[in-house]
Amino acid sequence: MPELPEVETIRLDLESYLRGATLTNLQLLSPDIFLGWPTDLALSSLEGKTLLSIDRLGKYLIFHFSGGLLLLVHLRMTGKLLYLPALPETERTRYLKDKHTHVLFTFTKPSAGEEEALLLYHDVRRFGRLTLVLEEDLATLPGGFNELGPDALADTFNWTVLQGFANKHQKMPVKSLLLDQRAVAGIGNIYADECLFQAKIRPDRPASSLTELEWQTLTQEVVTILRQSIALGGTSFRDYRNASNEQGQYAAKLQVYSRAGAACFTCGQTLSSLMIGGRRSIYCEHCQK
DNA sequence: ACTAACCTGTAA
DNA sequence: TTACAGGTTAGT
Repeated sequence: MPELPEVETIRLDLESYLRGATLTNLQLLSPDIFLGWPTDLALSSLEGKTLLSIDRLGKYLIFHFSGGLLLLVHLRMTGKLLYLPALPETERTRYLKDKHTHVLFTFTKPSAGEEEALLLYHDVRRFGRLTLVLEEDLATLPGGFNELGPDALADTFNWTVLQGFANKHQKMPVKSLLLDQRAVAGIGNIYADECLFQAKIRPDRPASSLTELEWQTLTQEVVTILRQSIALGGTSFRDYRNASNEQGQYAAKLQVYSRAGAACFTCGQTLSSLMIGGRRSIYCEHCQK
């Protein structure tokens, strides 16, 4: 579900609510969504630790706790992190007993007179993962985290990053390249289509066919669009909600995503649809070359 | 580089 | 009943 702008929105929410708070109690209701690294590192190791900061790399949230403990959270398709004090009473009650609520975190906030605050992890499809890792063991963590390319909004990301990856994967469609988290981290299916539309590039073009100017334009659109979406709290196309369970407003700005068969806002031609690397891709035959 | 698999819910 | 969904990954 969430891509970079949605994950960043949640990060900003949770930092403002929970930075400096102490995690006093933890309930893992669905053990299969958790991985400890080393494997005997239990989630309960976090009890009594203080949340120092929350970082983000691509679509991963990185919670830094005292004692050198890192909690990595990936929401995949339908994961939500909900800060209960920000929810209406009826929603709070519903989520507390919902069968898709998998983890309950109790924090105490010294800033608010030791007030208790509940954070919960909710995930209908259960694809999301929580990983607890010791800082010193992060480099040996299995899975994709250590293979991520630069974050799309980091200053280490520029057009030569994409061009360099394209040189190693010349036949890869440019749409697949944008979705490949080893090339650049944070872009998903919505923003890949939106960026290609604004850059006027067809999604099925082989990576090797793009000119330097096209890589530059595409990179510029990635940064512009992701920033605009963050400013609007992300895209709530279906399931996405921020930590207060509120929708983002970027869906109203979407030009092509989910609009197959509808008229292009720029030229009026019917938008086309292709399956690329197993992902639905919408584009305009007239505007994108 | 494509496909199936992981899950559940919703819409056609 | 079937297809499909903001993601990733293991196996062709």
